[in-house]
Amino acid sequence: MLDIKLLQNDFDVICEKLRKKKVDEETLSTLKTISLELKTEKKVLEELQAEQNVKSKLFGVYAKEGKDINELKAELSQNKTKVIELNSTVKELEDKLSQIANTIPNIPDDSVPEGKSEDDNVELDLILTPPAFDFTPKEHWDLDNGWLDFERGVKIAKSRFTALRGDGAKLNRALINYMLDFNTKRGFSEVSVPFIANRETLTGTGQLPKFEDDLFKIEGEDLFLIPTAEVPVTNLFRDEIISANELPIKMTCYSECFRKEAGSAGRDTRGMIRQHQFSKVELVSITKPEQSEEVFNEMVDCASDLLTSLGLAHRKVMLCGGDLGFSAAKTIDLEVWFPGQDRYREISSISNTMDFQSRRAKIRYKDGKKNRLTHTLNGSSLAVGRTLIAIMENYQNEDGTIRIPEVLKSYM
RNA sequence: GGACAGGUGGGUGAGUUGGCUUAAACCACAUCCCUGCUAAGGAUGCGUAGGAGUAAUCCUACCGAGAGUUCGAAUCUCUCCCUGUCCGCCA
Repeated sequence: MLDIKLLQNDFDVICEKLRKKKVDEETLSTLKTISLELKTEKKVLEELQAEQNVKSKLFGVYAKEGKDINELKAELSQNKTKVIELNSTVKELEDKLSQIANTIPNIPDDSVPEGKSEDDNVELDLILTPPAFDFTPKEHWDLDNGWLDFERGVKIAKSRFTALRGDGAKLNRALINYMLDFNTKRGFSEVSVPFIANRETLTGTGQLPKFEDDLFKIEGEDLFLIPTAEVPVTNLFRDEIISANELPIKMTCYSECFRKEAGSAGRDTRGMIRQHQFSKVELVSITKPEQSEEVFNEMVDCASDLLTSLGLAHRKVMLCGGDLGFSAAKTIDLEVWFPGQDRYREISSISNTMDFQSRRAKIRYKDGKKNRLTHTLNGSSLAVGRTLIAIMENYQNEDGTIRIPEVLKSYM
């Protein structure tokens, strides 16, 4: 959530920065007005409550001493009416405030380039060169080796679900294990969490209330399938005050991810690029503010080195303001080379949300006597499904067979 | 799913005839003092959030969540959530 105090004190600066994320000034101005109104109303309310408390106590004393209490009682009743009235005003304002504030995205970091869409993202680095083929490499859905069973996946659920078979299924599992081991060696401790999360959890990381349409909801319950392990793993520390010497906390987690892909009808309908369910190994860190930049770079390196170890050519891309996700202040995507498609496609996305999620989820740490908000970071180690098909396309032979990358052989 | 018992600061745990409770006490933790060596003792501080003030400090809210009764609720009423135990079911 946006820091309301910042909005009150540096309105113009915040407006300017949020322009990158297409938040109009009017909304922010409304928010500021409400917040200031709330502040003054609350003050009056508190004064009334203080008066009420003092007099109520007096009432008790008078009653015990047998003094006349009728006048005092009348006064208290009258005051009480005012308190109730003002209280509901304050509550209304608070509701309105959080309603608006919850839908305002994070402020982009100063290092984020201007831009409207992914076309304006900035390439930072190219790692490894795409493999050369002496035949025309196929797209993964044309590699008919029995690994990917699209028809039966659809039969079980619906479109955008795929079944894996034989070595395809095995490779998927091998990749998960390999990634977790790789990340653990880099200092990320493994966690395993529920794949279903409640409303509070999803609100903490920013998926709710704005993006409910993108989530699979459990019928009859206020529960959702997680769209990424970022959600449960970050929320592990929701409503907690962490002692400073425990930070940074660096975690890695395998999960299945479930996304409705609302609004992407017609995109990537073939193959396994865009699925309603996919495996992913995630990195999540919770840090002191001054640590987050360093940990962010560690996470980017971790994912990039993982791709390198698999021999997959990729590039690092800095997302522009327009392409930045709701909670992110800064994001670097890793895009892997797909020879069949003859282009780079996103396979990992690492974000620093600064204190945005921490403020929503109330994740704090003790800094001496004071409690401060932590920074939270998340990023795909790699999306497993996309890694699988990237390996298929990059390691294909002319006869349609697929070589297994060296580092994975012991996992197969 | 059924029955019963519960949810109180980091932990244990009092407080439930509504009002000197300012949420006790103990443990843990922090700082200091005394002592002096695989230790022990003492003092002080020690929940969260918001607000006022240069500051000491003060005010407000919060005892699972929400609503209600009342001048006044941790305490009484209702709804919901969660936990424990037993039963049923089950990988």
